[in-house]
Amino acid sequence: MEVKVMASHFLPSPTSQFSFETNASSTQTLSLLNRCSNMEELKQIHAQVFKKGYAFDDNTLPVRKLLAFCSSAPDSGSLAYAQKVFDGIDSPITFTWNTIIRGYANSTQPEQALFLYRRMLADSVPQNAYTFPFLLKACSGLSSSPLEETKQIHAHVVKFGFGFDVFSANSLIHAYAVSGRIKSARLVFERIPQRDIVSWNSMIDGYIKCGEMGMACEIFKGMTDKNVVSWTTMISGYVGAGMNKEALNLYHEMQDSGVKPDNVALISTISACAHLGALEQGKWIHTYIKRRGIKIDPILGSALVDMYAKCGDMEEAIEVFRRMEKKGVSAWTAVVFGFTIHGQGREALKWFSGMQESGVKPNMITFTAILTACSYAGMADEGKSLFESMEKEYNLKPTIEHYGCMVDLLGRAGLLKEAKQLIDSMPVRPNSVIWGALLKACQIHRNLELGKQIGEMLIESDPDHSGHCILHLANIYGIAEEWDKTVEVRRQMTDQKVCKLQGCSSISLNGIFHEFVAGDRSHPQMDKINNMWNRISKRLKQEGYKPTTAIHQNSDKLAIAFGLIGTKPGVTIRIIKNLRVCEESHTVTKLISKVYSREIVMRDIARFHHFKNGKCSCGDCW
DNA sequence: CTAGGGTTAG
Repeated sequence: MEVKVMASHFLPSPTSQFSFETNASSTQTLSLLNRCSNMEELKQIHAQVFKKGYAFDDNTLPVRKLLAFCSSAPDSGSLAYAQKVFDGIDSPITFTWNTIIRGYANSTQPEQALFLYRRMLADSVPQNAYTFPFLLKACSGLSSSPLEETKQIHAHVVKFGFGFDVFSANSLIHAYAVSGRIKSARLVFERIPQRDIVSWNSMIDGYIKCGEMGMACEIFKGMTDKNVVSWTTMISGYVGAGMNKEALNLYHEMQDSGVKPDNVALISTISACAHLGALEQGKWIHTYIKRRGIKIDPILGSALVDMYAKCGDMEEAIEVFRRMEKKGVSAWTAVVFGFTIHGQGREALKWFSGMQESGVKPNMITFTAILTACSYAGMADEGKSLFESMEKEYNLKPTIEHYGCMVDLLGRAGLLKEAKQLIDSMPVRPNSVIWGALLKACQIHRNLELGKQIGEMLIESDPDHSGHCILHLANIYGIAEEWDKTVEVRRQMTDQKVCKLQGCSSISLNGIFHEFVAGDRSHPQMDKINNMWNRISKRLKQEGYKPTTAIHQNSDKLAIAFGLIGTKPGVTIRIIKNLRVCEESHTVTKLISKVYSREIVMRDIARFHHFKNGKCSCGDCW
């Protein structure tokens, strides 16, 4: 019987009858399916499958292929399509159930996989060794309380005789780790009769996910055969823990051990370079990529763009971007953010428009980047209208980060009342970042009344306000010359163990990182550095500037003095800081750039400062 | 079938 079905009406009624024959043309259809790359084509092929009438025997390859294709496609539309195909099958066999369960496990609605499993059990369809890894992947993807589900599936793994299956065990390790039960994960690991490399790597990843870097190291060191995944898991673990130097060291160890990095390893390492501001090391890796002819995928490309931008080399960032074959939203965002941190708001806006002209839609992160750009560049009106456009034009609901950007933007522009109104009208509860931004604005614009009012409200209502926030309050009391209040707030900070992060300024010379911490004299050339600083000090005094005691304890001065010693005249000095640059250091650096005719590029925790001829690119607003 | 990925900003 020939069934004529339009592509858009693919769903067979349950009463339809179909021939179960497999014939030569099914092979043809199969090859079509293999080449098929989008849903439209797929629907057309599907319609043909219907016409030929051999689609609904679960044992035919075309229908399995069809289902597998729909289930593995990333969008939810094709998964819905797969569900309809699945529903049209009379009594699906285990393989078919696994396919649709896998589809949901990898989707945004993994709970559907578990519902399907319940139906599978009700229909008495037996599980096989593939069923449990998919189900456990679904458990790992659950947004809330994955633990209960994981435990239940674990019980089934044992009950149905897969307790010694290494694939199921490895998946259990992962699922328990994601649920925060690292001890359970370890127990599963210990009981595997024949552990494979995935077992070990999953265990390392599990410890990292649970914040136990030390245990991860221990497992890693205990491995005899490490593959690229073992190394990369550790490298990205270090990056996630902010231990970027360790990450970079491990990358080199990996290469020394003869394991070749792949794209994932390179991405994590490039990210470490970006955090460190390690331009030379980053360039090295880029050269390695070119020499080995490694394909720059969208993520690797974005990582490179981001690295060059964060290391201060925007020209190269754009060069990499231009050469990228497929420029996704991440690559565009990396460029926009690059201009943001270099204080080039206009340029950021230009690229933001350019991105949309080439048909790429901005996402939440792009908006954080562009709103921050407006904030840094003092473009309040542009920022406000972009913020309003988020929901109206782009259908993106602003998150607390975007509100944070806006409070910062309004605050910098001196629009304190508007900033306060925005906070009051926010649909989410303001966090310490939001209040911190407003307090900082009160401090900058000397609106002490509002600052004190908010600060006191915070202390009363929110006992765990962060130190970051309360520091501004202490400053505000200082400006208001209310010394006993200042002392009181500072004492509270000590009580809450809010300690300021130690300032560190680093400079890279010939591929070696030199780190300077205020008051630390451990650098081998410390005598020379101090001599240099004394000379600088004298020159500054001649220019009419009197360095205060604060600057004598500053880590920037050590790095700059060292940079002046170690580089030839005319060479730009590049410094990376782990904190915001303080006002005094900023003033002094401007002056040094003029007196010594040196460009100094300083990256603080938030952005770049380009010092040249006594001026800074941030326009003294940061 | 199971393990490792970048872009906000703090």
